[in-house]
Amino acid sequence: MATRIVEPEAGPRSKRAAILTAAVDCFGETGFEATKWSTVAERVGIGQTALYHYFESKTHCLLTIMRLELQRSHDKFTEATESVADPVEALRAAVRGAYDVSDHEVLQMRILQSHMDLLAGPRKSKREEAERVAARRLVQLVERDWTHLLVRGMSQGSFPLRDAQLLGAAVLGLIVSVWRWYRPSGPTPLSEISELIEGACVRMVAM
Amino acid sequence: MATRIVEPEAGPRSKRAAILTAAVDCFGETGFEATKWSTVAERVGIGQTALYHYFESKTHCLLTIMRLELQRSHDKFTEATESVADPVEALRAAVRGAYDVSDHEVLQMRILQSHMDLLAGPRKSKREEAERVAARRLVQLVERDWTHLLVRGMSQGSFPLRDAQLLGAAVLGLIVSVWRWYRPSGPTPLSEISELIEGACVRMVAM
DNA sequence: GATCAACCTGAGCCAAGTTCAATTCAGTTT
DNA sequence: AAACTGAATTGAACTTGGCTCAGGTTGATC
Repeated sequence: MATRIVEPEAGPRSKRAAILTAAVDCFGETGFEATKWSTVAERVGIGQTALYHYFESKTHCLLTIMRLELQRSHDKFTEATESVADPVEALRAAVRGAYDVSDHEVLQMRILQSHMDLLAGPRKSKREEAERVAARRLVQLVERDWTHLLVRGMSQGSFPLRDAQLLGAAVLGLIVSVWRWYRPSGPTPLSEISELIEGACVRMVAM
Repeated sequence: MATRIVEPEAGPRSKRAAILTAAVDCFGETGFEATKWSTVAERVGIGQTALYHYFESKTHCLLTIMRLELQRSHDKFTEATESVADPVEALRAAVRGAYDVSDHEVLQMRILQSHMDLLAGPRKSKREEAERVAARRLVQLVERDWTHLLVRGMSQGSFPLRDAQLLGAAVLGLIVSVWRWYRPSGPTPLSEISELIEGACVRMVAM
């Protein structure tokens, strides 16, 4: 149980990583449906059919990107909060961690948020379904991360008692909603967004 | 300017409304990409090509649904807040209004939220582009609705001074994030969600 | 230098959205 | 009632883009 997907061994001339990078760029900028699978191949410098050596389908590649990003989010939450005892400070650290991302990771978050619904229904093919299940598990882990933080704060008396499940979903929803509209090239720097959301979360939860 | 799209007048045997209803059901349950355009036709009881008498494309139909829902949201905000002087109460009323929806409207919100990114880039065909531009304008109106409410509250001293633009986006993001996961058949009634979010918004904005 | 697995390709298949020319239908005119 | 009109509908064919297949190339290893 709790099986983390084993990344396929990267042979020395494997283009898997290059494909993932190119796909994140394309899917992130142009959108998944709007980008032609062949464009990704072109950008990597291989024929479109070569893609199928690494991914079963365009969707399989998308699901892989989503799983990797979820894994990163989960790890980041753990890293940001593990050494912080005070719930309010842990919450602040978690929010700051959520916005401490590179431009490339911004794209990955955007892709992830835009296709969450894919994780709902089952997939036909084996490998797609494996990625979907792994991603779903990670979604639950991330939700649990936030909910647990709230539960901890409530039982410690730092936060007023409320439905932690629901409030956790709300906090998470608030945080990730930013990825729908934020653009690194836009007028508002991420640091400013991070600060405002951090404050908003604390008020939402701790008051 | 400020051109509201004129709905094509419905001849007595027009199936336009029936198509929109069927499409909302299909797109909302199954997802836009996953539903075959021909399935919508089937459900209405016409051949797939007949759809093109009413909509230029599957996407044109989607954009129309989105525009109509945005119009509804904007109207609802106005209706809910216009007679409420106190900013805190107006905020509460606006949130309650946002969740005062039928099951069918839940689907429409879900569709809208899942395809906001469509409004970003321009469309190739005339009628699609017209719907897109109209929808974009409505998005701005809705954003302005919420931002203005915050500005009003801030200048009246009901809310502490903060970046109203950013905070407005956050509030709106929090509210609509619910539509990604809420299901009428789910364990949590919408009334409960509405109350929790209402409180959260007030704390976010007024404290 | 033979072998084997990883890696890659051109040709072509297929599903789903779309176009188009032709037809039916309901109501209006003469 | 016959002729006409525009809205509504259709079957057949076209287009696009993801995907399959059968086979070819590369390079590490023995």
